[in-house]
Amino acid sequence: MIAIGEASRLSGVSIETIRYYEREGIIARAERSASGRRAYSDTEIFELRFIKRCRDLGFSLPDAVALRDLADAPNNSCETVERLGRAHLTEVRSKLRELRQLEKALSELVSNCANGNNDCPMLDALRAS
Amino acid sequence: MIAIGEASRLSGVSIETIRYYEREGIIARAERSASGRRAYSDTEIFELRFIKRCRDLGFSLPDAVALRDLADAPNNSCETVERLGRAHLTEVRSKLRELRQLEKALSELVSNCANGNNDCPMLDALRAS
DNA sequence: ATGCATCCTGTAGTAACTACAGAAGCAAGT
DNA sequence: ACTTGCTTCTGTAGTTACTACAGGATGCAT
Repeated sequence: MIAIGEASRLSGVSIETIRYYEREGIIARAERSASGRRAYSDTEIFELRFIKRCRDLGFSLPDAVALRDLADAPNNSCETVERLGRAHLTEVRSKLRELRQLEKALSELVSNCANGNNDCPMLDALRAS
Repeated sequence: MIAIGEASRLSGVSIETIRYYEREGIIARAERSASGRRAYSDTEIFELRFIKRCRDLGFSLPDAVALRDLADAPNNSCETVERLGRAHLTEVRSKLRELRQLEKALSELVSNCANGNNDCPMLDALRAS
């Protein structure tokens, strides 16, 4: 059995976050030692890592939970997984488009600054009606 | 004088958000009518729009406030504005890099799904140690 | 016995809003 | 005058996914 600090190191999920997941019912309540300390099995470390990987890919916590449940389901759940993945990909691409436009607008604004004149082109742009 | 609903329409900032800005001291407390309703002048609409524009460019609220203060300052503040702009641009570009990687990883994962076989490549990838 | 690291629970804070509830005001039509 | 319906008011709580304590208990090595 593994204590929470080691579980954190093994899974990459911070101690506070592991406790938070337990509080919120994202993961099951961990076993406790005689003195009340949490104890984790390999399976639970695995689960934490799975959730971590989903989160790193930008899935929301509810999505991560859904994926974990699908991964645990005995039946074939590939279609649902694909649907979740594609939906998320759509979101990511839309965010990407936004961010690209933003980068363009900002870099234009800032590049105009490099002329050391008296008025500020960037402030003017922000002021513009 | 303009009521809050009209101010919202003119500035693109929602009513609740305008009240929130006032509560938080982002903008000055608006004048009140005899019956206690907020009343806005053109200048205040302008200010709301300025802040809205900053927010749309992804500046934080504190940054937006700083930019507004710089815009109101009589002295030439172009350098400070440029510094804020460049710092923000750096953040945006770093976020953009992250999101591009994410898009790549996700689209690879999802594209593997299109083979209609029995096991799920995406779940396998999420499971992978 | 003494440190020191680790752990516990419980609470509050983060960013920037958003969403009510419950009451009051305003404007138009009858 | 009265009703209907829209707008506004204050105040509070909820959102996402954590993070950061405070104050105290436990475990382990010296």
